[in-house]
Amino acid sequence: MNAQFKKGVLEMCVLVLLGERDRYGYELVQDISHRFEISEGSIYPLLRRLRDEGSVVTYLQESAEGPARKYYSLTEKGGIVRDDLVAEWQEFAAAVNGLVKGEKHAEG
Amino acid sequence: MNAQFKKGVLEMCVLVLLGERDRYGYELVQDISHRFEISEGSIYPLLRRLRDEGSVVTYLQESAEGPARKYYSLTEKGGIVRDDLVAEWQEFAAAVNGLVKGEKHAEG
DNA sequence: TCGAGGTATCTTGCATTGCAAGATAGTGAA
DNA sequence: TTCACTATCTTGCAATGCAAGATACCTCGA
Repeated sequence: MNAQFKKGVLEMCVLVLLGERDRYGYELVQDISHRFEISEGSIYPLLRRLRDEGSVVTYLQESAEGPARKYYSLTEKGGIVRDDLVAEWQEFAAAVNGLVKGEKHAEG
Repeated sequence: MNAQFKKGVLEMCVLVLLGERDRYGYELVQDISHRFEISEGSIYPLLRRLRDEGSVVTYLQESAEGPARKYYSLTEKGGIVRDDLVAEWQEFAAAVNGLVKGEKHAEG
């Protein structure tokens, strides 16, 4: 899988999933991996950045199956960022698909 | 427009457009700009890389409207790269759209 | 007891790529 | 001669995904 395609999109995917419900990092890795290949080395630094930017907040929760899990929860600000990214993504993806399919572009 | 979304996709777009017909760099900038924002500083280094990799070949052609144009022509190898990228893109975009729409994923 | 494997988090350094900014130069019109 | 449009190219930066490795908890089987 082309790693370049994921740039920026991974952030959007994480915010969308956290908008559904709180999740912990390892869980995000697995959930996203069901859709497309992703590595832990991408998720953890991203989650840290999202927290630093105020898009998510975290809390620890004990687990019987291993070490404590760090859950991530979407903030109001994170919801706005998510909505902006999703809108941009959909517009961009539509433009690219139009180009690939050889459609004449409307604007310009 | 989120610059990250374009990573990798720009290469695919250039190869698709060159698959339709030969184009020169400035023309590619304008054609793609009709779909989404793009800058010359992205296109020219990309075209050089594609030539170095053997995906395109170039030839000069005089112009009455300005300096000579450098036309780019897709090679057979470039066509294969294009097809691979398009297939990967479509699979990836479908996976992302499914995630954004909250659809249950089929595989896994 | 010891090791393996699954769970769970984190860091470092690298590779890739789009972009801003600037340089260069031909053409034609004001 | 000055401006705008056409046309190409380079340099250095910023952003982000990833490989690789470290740490540590838990359970199960040999």
